Amino acid sequence: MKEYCKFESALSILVGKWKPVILLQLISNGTMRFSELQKSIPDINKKMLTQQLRELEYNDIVHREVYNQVPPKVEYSISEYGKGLSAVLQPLNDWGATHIAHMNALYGEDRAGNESK
Amino acid sequence: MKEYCKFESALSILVGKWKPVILLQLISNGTMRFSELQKSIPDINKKMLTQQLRELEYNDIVHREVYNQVPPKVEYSISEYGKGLSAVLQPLNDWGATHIAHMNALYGEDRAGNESK
DNA sequence: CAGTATCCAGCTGGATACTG
DNA sequence: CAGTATCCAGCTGGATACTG
Repeated sequence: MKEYCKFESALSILVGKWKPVILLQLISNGTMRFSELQKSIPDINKKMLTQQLRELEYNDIVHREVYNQVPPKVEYSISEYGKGLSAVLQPLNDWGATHIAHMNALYGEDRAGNESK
Repeated sequence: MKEYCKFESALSILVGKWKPVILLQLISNGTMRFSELQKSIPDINKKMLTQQLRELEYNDIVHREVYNQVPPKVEYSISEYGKGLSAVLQPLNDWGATHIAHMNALYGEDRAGNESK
């Protein structure tokens, strides 16, 4: 196993256009229903939300709880194992803030964020 | 500025098929010439190597030193600022190793790495 | 409510040939 | 040696319509 394989393994969890936002939502709000997640991320559509959640579930980061009732109810939350990832994400998030500032200092406010999210 | 913007900012540095490998090479070997990098990453081609290095340079992670001579000589290294990122990468790398083991435990050795790097 | 199916545009990466 | 230019295949994300 090559060294960078570990990086890839960790990165593969985070890569995907909506995964960071989804993770952030679940980390700060705890358990959320599918529709709550959708409301909290206005620009996402059902297909993408489902897809990204399934990938996070496959990697055991997110837990999916299905209530067998009509109308259906499905709740998502960070799994026990997934909480280990949250800890790793914190320094990354902090560094991200630093980096935005650094880019602003180098290139100016306008060009740094690229899309001003 | 939304919260996940920080994540995106940090992730954008790492995303790109060859960036983790390039970073790892420069971190462990220090200063390297373009051709040395190319030799150390057999499957990469010049276009990709150039492109990824330019992006890392734009983000001030990698320093590019051009020696004005014939034949040309260009050396790459992690910038002072970039060293701050290396520290953040370490926990990510460690977690990556954990995650590979976790996936192996869940799904078995064969399906975990997907391509056995 | 919580999805799935289909189809398509745009971006990313790669093969190949050329250059100061 | 250290690149640039061109062109194209495949993957990722998104719009839209349908469903148990």
